[in-house]
Amino acid sequence: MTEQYEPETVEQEAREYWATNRSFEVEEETGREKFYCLTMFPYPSGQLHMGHVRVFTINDVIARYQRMQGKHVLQPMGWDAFGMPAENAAIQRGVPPAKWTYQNIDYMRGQLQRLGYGYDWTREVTTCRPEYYRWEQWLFTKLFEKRLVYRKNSIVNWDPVDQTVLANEQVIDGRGWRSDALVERREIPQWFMKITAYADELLDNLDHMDGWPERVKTMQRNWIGRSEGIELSFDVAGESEPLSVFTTRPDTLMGVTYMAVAAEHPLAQKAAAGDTRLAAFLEDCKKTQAAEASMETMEKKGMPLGIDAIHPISGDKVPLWVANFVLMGYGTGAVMAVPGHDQRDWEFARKHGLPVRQVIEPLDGSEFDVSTGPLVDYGTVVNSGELDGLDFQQAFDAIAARCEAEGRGRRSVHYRLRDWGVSRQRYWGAPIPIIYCDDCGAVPVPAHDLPVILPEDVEFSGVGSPLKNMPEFYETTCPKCAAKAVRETDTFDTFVESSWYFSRYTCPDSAHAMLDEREAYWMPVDQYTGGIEHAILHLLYARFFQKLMRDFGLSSVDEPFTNLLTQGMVLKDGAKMSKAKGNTVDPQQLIDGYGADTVRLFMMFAAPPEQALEWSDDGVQGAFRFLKRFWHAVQTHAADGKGSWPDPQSLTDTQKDMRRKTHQTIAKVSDDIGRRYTFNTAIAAVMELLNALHRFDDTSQGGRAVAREALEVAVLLLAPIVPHICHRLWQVLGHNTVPVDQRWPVADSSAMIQDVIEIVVQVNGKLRGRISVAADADKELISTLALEDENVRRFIADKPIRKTIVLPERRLVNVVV
RNA sequence: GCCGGGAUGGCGGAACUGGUAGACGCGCCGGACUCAAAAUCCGGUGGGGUUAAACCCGUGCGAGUUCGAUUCUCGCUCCCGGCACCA
Repeated sequence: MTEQYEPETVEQEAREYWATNRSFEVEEETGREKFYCLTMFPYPSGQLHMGHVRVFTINDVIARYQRMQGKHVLQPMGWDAFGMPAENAAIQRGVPPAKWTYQNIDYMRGQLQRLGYGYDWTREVTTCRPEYYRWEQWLFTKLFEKRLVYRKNSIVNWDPVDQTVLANEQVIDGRGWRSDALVERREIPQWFMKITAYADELLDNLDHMDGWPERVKTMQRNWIGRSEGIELSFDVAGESEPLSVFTTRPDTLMGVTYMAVAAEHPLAQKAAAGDTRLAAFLEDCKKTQAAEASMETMEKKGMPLGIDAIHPISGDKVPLWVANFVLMGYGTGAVMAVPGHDQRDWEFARKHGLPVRQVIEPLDGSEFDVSTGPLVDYGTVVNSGELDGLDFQQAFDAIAARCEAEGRGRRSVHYRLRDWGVSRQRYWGAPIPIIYCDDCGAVPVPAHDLPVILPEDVEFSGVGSPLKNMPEFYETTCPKCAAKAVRETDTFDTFVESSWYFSRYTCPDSAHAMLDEREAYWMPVDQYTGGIEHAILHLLYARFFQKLMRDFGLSSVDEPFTNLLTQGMVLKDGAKMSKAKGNTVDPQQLIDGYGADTVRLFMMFAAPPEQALEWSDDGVQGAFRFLKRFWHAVQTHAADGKGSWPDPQSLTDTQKDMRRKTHQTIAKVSDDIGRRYTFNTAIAAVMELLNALHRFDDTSQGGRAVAREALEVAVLLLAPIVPHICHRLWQVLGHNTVPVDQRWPVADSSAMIQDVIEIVVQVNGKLRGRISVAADADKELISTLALEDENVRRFIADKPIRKTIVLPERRLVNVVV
């Protein structure tokens, strides 16, 4: 009788070994190749969900595989600990956010340990601790000095009942998600980080980031939204100031038939002063702009301002309109309208009876009628005087040169990307280290006064930020003039913490600097794994911070994440698992029932990592069943005694076949895990190996040696995925070492050589027969044998053979008749 | 609307460079063990066809390139994700 597979004891034993031996704690070792393997750190919401288990397992498999490759692997873990759920819990349950957060962290840390992830817990980072956030406060004050942060008024969603600012997602049908109060748009001063100063580098580097998925790069490119054009000014009759517009299509300049400005534009505001209908229209625009979702389909509304601009080339009068499709926040808040060659301008012109002029014709010279719709594509300039006949680029250059010469415009680049507003009118976040003095204005907190500590013992009423009711927090003195002053009570957006935590893992205990020399050893992150939902914001902000830290001399790394893997969602019944849908599966119950290895195995086997994973209770059963068979196979083999290592010289053909399968599996699994990240096919390959071994059933001395090799290989190949069971089975096979310290097996090419190969024979591309030939048979012999096959001959019959394609390396012959 | 990804058995998925479609797992069917059930083990499992084979059909739809197409090209349909009045 062999021992039963009892995951609980097996897993506990492995965990204790790793903990006692500090298996995953690493120090810098200059000269040794490092591998920094990281997942996006979790928010400590209370307990792990399946999405966590999936992403952490993927990363752990990669980390353990790289370790067995001989790399010096760092895999840390930490907590994105600031955020709104802690405040909600405080309001609902009366627990202070800090306490709630730390309790959750303790529980979830235990869950992560139970899952067997190989983390270096000595490097744990918790972002709500002052020793962490003090450094982003410090960096902020440095950015202040370099004018990379600034304060300006901007509009927020204000909940008048809860006295708080709401994120867009918290506004439901124009009402606060909790208070149900009508949300107001308020303009309040907020701090911004100048990410736009790095827009070009953030965009250009993407071209060289080969380790990132194409779709993430595309999303970032679109988000940054660089467009090249010309900023030029139109004189306005009766105004001293000209009207400046940005256009990417200066080649259509002679097609301008009107101009349009945003409702908030000064010219519109001015014109509305003496016109109540216009004023009412502007008010209307402001309201409707809140509902941004329907922008695209929104009717093109507008009113004439009764003012004319002067066309800079023709000198014609061009009427000025206010239009709801012009955005104050992009470009100059005003556009030159070319209805003949722009969709929106065309629709607007149609609606309001404005003229449409054609100034571009298709490149092939074909007829185009702009009265039926705009010609938006690039073409040849027509009806434009001396510009006629030019293509897009020539016309662009000609207009740019002329505007620059006349001092009425210049080439310019605009971005869709906006500066990053980091102020949050929230309690549970890192305080923004600024002091407001009546005389000195906004003054950064000096380095020796940092950190500005967030008080953790607070009363939560649910209305407004508690900091605003804490004079002991906000009453202070000006660092410059020592006069009475008040502290900023806003806190940082939590994306600030997650923008640099990956660097802090390299030196989490550094008390005298944000980062120290250890950063240079570990950074950049070699493998970063996380959800696609962070494709834009987190990954863009983190890249931005990396450049800031580089430019402050804290790092020499340009890009923080060399390879990025974005894992798919975990679905059940075709929908994403979520509490709201009530279709969640609690990982803890599964771990308790089957053990961590079964959960890990199922997660990795059910789908490739980037794809959505459909949850299946039966699939979990199947994973458990496989582990039991695996356990049983090793135990029975070991129970029969130790046995020797195979001697290649004295093996029978079936033993050679078995041994070939073993080494083919090594090659396949190495490629699947190391290069392709297709863990599902890697597992399938090991399953095949064990199935083959089961059929092999050879108890001779040579047979046992071959079987033993196969089992040892299987244990090592599965060790990254199901580390606990492999830890034990490695001992069962008689080793006094442990898999985490073993080197990854290497496929023996001599074992993979085949004396006889099977070749498939096709007739006209359809499979008609198989032949066995010596591996070194020449094409002629293969061809002859193929044509002798009975079934092949039946299909050739008396038809003449036109061609015979013989591909020994593909193991294929195709006879064309 | 634009950009990106996808569609393969009853289900999850495999086929990596154009070369044996459906690996591996789940489910299902049959059998063994059992008083019985569970667990476990053995066999089968794309559709049609055959005693068995041969064979025919088959990778969303329609064309094309090729000796050969799930894979490449063109045109559609549907699904998923992102962006969306960006001048």
